[in-house]
Amino acid sequence: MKTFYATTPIYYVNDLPHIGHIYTTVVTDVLTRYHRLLGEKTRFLTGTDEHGQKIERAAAAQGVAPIELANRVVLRYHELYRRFDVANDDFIRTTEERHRHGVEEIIRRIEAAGDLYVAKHEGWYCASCETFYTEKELVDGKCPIHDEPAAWQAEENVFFRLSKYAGALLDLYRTQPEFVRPETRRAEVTSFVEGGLKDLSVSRTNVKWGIPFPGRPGHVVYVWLDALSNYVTALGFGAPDDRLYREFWDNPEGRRVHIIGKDILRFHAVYWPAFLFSAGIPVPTTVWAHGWWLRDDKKVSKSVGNIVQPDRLVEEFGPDALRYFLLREMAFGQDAAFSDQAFLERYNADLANDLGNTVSRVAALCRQAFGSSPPEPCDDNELIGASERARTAWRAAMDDSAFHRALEAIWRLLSEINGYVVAHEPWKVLKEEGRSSRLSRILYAAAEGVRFAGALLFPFTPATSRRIFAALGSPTADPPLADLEWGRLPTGAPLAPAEALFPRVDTAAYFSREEIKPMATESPDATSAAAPSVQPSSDGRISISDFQRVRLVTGRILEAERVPRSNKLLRLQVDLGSEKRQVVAGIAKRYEPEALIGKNIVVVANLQPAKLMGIESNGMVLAATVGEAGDPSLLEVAADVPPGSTVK
RNA sequence: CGCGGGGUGGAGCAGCCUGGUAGCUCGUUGGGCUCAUAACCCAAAGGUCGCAGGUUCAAAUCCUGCCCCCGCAACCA
Repeated sequence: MKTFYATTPIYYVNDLPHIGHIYTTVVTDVLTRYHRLLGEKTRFLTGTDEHGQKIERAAAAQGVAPIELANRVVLRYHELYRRFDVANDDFIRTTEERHRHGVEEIIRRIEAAGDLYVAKHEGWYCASCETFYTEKELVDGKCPIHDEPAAWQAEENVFFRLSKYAGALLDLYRTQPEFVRPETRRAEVTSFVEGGLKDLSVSRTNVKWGIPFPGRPGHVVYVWLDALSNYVTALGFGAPDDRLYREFWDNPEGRRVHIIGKDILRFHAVYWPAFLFSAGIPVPTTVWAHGWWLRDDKKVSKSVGNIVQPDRLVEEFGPDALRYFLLREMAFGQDAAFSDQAFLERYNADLANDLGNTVSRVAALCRQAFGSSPPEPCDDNELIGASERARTAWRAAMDDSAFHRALEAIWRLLSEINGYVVAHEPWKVLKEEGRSSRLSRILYAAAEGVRFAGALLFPFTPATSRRIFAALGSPTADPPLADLEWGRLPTGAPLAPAEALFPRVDTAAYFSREEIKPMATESPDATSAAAPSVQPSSDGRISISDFQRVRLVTGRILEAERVPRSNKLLRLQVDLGSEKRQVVAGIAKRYEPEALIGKNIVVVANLQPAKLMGIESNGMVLAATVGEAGDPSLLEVAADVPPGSTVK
């Protein structure tokens, strides 16, 4: 039996959900809903990746167990999915028993294939980079980045014979071109594999928070081997009841699609199929790597209106508006820019004007003429051909995952409906002929066209489609495949009360509102109970005591030099009166080191130390940020001010 | 030679794989309509497709070289 299985990556719980997660998940939802609409048996999996050193450390820093940290973030994902109408069938967490069992089974099989061996991984290790270097990469025995001596370190690890599968992988890319999409990504992966594959270390000894490596006490399973396995463990691979696995994965007629961001392509298109080859498990049919949502930092400002606040947009305009925007604005596979400005333009032009207005226009005409959907159907009008053309283009685009083109096809149909209405002027017909048969047929054509568009739109905006159906007196259940045929609109059916699907927004007023500000950069700690130490009042002002927490003093620059291999950083030695401080400043683009010597400046003296390019910085020099590029302009103090003077 | 994305009417983008009259949205201008959410319909203006060479009957599209912009790596503490 033909089945369709789609997955998102499992998201790392070190991160709160952001626009990228929302996008991948919504795309997968749209794709699954599309196949369900076509009558296929579908399954949609998403979940969380909860193991690894980063989680271990983040949890320790907050004084909680790793699993507690994970639990908190998982809740956020569930919330998000509810909000966005995401209809996933399952949600897997890598800390679950079912997952651990499956991973153990995969490793058993890989081992049985003779693809695991233990070896010493040794080399020159730079502790600052946490990376091994080859002899050639070192400069005078020192780390090329940190200029620190590298130490010879040895670690015993389990290795996977990845190199053995280079040929099989290249065959896969060649014989199954759909395996990596889009095309450019396939070329990228092919050239990577052609460049040669090194065996992959698949165990770790310096991490505790993970799945214990079977038969290797003290080792845990490498996070990617752990994480990738979720796609089959969630189906019950290796479990007593593996019906789902056999139905959706080990099925020659099944399609198995991973939707991912292009940043994790290598893991999905190289490592994952190699693991599967070794374990004797079928590989996915397609790994679809989409692009990234970008923000042009230079332009993020109120006046330009290029601000990103997805949370706020959803709250204010509903999940369907954002779902539509994400799928329409990005040519699937390529990068695109995200801004509130672009969102609002599409909201008004596409959703309010084209879609919402057409629905309310046609529904109002029906109501005024008949008080119901038109009593007489019409199977002979120019919108039938238009609907069928739209459906053809829509299907071709959807099958090609070209969501933006599928939506374009729907919008072309909407425009043709508007053209049809203007051409036949039903309001005139009503005045001249009353509730004539001709009037009914005209309005039926228009209303059925709108219903048809609503059905095509269903995978993208399910809630909106239901509202469209209701407005025209059509059933609001999930549409079956038959609803993609002309003439499904019931005659004489009651209409839902009129309401605007997407009320127009005054863009200028939106951006002039005070509370609009760039999206908060939330971190997982923000979910913890600890109250922030500085509590700004509602108008954003702080108290004098808050300000006094920052110790500002004057300093005199004694030395300045460029940080090697950096294009922005200068290393400064600053005299603070009582002490000399090393401060790293990102001002190299504007200032020559020599010109800085002897300048009197202002320094934040009680800042936590930080490492930049491996160099410790104890403090921060104050500078104005100028213009769009944010060029720094140092705050200078008169020459007769002694170093160490308090600034307040 | 660190990796990647891009340069197409005023703005934002598609088209490039699989060569054949350059398309979409917004904006502008003129007209129409008054059912609808200041919406909708028709028409018009506006482009040497970054530059140079090559392949071809034919190049935005394929090949070679170059220029420019932007991310990331690894940096505005």
